[in-house]
Amino acid sequence: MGDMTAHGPKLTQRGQATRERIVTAAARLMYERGVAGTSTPDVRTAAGVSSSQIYHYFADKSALTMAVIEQQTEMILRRQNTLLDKLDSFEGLWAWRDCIVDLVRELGCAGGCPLGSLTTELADHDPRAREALAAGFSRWGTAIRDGLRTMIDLGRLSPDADPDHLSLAMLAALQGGLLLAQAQHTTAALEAGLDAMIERIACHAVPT
Amino acid sequence: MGDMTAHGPKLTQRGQATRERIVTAAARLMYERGVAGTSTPDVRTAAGVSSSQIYHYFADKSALTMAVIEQQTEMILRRQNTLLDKLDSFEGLWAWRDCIVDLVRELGCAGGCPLGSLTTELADHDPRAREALAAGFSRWGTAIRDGLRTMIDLGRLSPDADPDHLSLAMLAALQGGLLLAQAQHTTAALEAGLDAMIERIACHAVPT
DNA sequence: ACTGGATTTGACTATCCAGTCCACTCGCGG
DNA sequence: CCGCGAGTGGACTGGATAGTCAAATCCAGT
Repeated sequence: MGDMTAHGPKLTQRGQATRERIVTAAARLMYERGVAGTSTPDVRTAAGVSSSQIYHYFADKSALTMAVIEQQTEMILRRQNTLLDKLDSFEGLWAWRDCIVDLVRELGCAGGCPLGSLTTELADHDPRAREALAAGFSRWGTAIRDGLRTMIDLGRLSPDADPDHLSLAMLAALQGGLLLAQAQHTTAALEAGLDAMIERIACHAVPT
Repeated sequence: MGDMTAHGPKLTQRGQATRERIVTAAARLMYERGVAGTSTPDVRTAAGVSSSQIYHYFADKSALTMAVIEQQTEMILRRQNTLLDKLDSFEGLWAWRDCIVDLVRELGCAGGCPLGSLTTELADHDPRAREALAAGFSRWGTAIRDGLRTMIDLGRLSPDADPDHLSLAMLAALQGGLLLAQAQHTTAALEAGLDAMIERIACHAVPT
């Protein structure tokens, strides 16, 4: 389900490339300035296409925004793929934590989570966008949950631990930490949140 | 420090009232539609004032936004004042948790945190707004931290517990939980995040 | 009552934006 | 090599937006 864009006419290779250039440019701008702060002329210039191109590939700005949501979701999951796969041990959890903290620090604590920004701006008045964002978070949470489940299967974590509950909590700490990093220009809250959550999981650890 | 608005000329009682009406209307609209999504005509209509009134009390939209940030910070801390004061026991922590979850549920999981929304929209490109938001979060975190400190003083919590660390973590879980509630239309993540964090604190509990 | 500053009004400008339209070019299938 | 649909360029529209201005009105202190 949810293949892309429901674009009636065929797309040639060149068309596909242009479409992607538009989405990528829009994603960057919307991430930096927000959706409302990104005008179609801005996107036009950044993508190096002319005005009507955008409306040739997307019904309206809302459709473009949906494409941006999908692209950002894929980007996040692809970027974290390596680490997310290794979330089946405490070393893996800590490595994941360190990687996120380092990344945020490198970016000067700015930007926050692409999905998070889009959520605050769109969730309340664009139901379709909200669903897409929820789906994105759901996939993210599932990746974490699967790691925890594996830890239980491998006997590293007590069966008392609830992977669904804990993965949601972890995602919450991560999102909140990113938000606070943006406001306070420190990774302190992000680190505290992730640390506390991993330590909480460690409460269920099976001593080796 | 940071008294308000640096408004040169004197404000009569009537002027003060009008100014407040503008800020309140702007705060509601910016909460519902975002800052960029709120136009001055919108504010004008909602506050029942004429166009130039806004610019009589505020230098520009950015100054109005700053006033909104301050008002929202006060509002949050005032609204949670009762509960925040009782954060010095586990009963208090759980009551606070339940109250937040109930509130979010009543609001249909919409809206998120007023400070959180403003943060994602403003933090990266408006340094003064970012500082004001950071100060707001700081006051909020301090309230939580003081509760935890009291718990240590009262011997309910082990001195090993780090109130600074834990209060930041709690704030992160709260903010992230609110964000995820907005996206997923469930309080599941909010509950999971707060629960996990309180349970994490409970690890340091001193048995009675 | 009167005066001066605070307050209010509504029209006005210059800019910008989402979305449309039409003429033009490109390149693939036949 | 030709026709046709996909792709592209750029001008254009109708509406909205931030911010200004000069004139009218209110009200507190005298």
